[in-house]
Amino acid sequence: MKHVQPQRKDIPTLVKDPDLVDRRRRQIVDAAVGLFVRKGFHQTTTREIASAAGFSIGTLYEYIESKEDVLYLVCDAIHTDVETRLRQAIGQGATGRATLISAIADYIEVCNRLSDHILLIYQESSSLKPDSLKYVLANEARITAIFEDILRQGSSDGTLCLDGPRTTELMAHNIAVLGHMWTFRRWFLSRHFSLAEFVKLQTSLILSELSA
Amino acid sequence: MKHVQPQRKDIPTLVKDPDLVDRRRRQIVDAAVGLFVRKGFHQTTTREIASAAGFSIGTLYEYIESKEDVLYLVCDAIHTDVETRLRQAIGQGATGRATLISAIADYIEVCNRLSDHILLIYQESSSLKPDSLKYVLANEARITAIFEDILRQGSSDGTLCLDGPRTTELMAHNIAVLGHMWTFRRWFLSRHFSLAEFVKLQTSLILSELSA
DNA sequence: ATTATCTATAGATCTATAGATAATGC
DNA sequence: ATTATCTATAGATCTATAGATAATGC
Repeated sequence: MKHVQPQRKDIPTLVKDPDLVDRRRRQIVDAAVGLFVRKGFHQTTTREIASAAGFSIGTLYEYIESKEDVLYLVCDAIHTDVETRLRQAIGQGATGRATLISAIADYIEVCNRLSDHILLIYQESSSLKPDSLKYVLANEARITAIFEDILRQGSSDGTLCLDGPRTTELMAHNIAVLGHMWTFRRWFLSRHFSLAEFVKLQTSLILSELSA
Repeated sequence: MKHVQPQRKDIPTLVKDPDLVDRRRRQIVDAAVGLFVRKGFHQTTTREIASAAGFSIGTLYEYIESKEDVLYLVCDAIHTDVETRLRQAIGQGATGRATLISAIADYIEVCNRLSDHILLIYQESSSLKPDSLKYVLANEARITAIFEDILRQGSSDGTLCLDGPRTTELMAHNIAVLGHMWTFRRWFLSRHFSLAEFVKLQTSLILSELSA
């Protein structure tokens, strides 16, 4: 299953030194994430972003072309962060089934830690231009594909029982959504379940879908 | 299970005739939903709302106190709409199991038809003041409770096999999220599944969680 | 007389850029 | 000389309201 991976979008800059561009953009992202989480994208001014990043509004615009570029950088950074942490956390279990069980726990754990960031993507990614949105959605697809791979592994080693490729695909999405659900229904779920309980119950529900 | 149902929030108005207030607010909501879906809450101006509703900016402010009030009215109307349609669609099946199966199909169908509206709630409800947000979340809880009731019914007539009250609660949320998932992952899901296939596969996954 | 609606605008922003200044390397 | 940064502001909005006007019912 080969996906044509959309390249990360290039944002024009007036600054020549590429290292400096990287460094400054990291500052911009770090500053903006916090502000966007607290106040939302539209309520945050470009001045605030610049000053939280430690430079002036004029300098900010040397590294981006528009405010929306900042949102794109932030969304991209968040997905990269989730994916990196998830790949680090997932050990190679003895069986596909074992890998799946630990992957679900790790993933929901990561989502829990980054829940503000995940909410941010749900809330603000629609403010991206269609062009940028495409890249952000591709990031999400890549995370989902991680679960698809694990499911396929379990299917081929016989420890997980799957109906076919369509079910596999759908279940990968269901699992990806589980982690998000913990963030956007937290107002309810966390009043009734601890994170550990949530993981345990959801895992056993998923596993019951994967028994012959 | 008694929930203390938060009252719908009262928005002050300068107009005396209550029928007129209702009528005008319906106009406001109808106009605003379309604009918010198309441009988002923050990109929509109060002038646009007023003019789409068919009156002037001055008149608009006779019926609301702030732009955020319009968002509250819109979110509340959407949830009311979803709940009404869902309750209409759900027939009383012979068994809890039969009711559940048709309820899932009906619910996802409703979500599909109102998907723009559901996305709107995901994206913009965070712009509500904490106070208004509470009411909107209570609406969501009420919809989830519909599924909880059906599951409990199936459990007591022996056609569905549930672990306990906690699993019941969690599964009701999972089902509620299924419908939303179809809206916020449509960019991916609809490329691979028809609505009918989605319903069929998800239903069979849910049922496999409910077998002894 | 009272209620509903409209016009006009105060007052407050906010994005993005132009032009001036400081820092760096030849 | 070139690159990076800053200050100051043009230009464009947008929300919410005050005060004027039109419509309604006694």
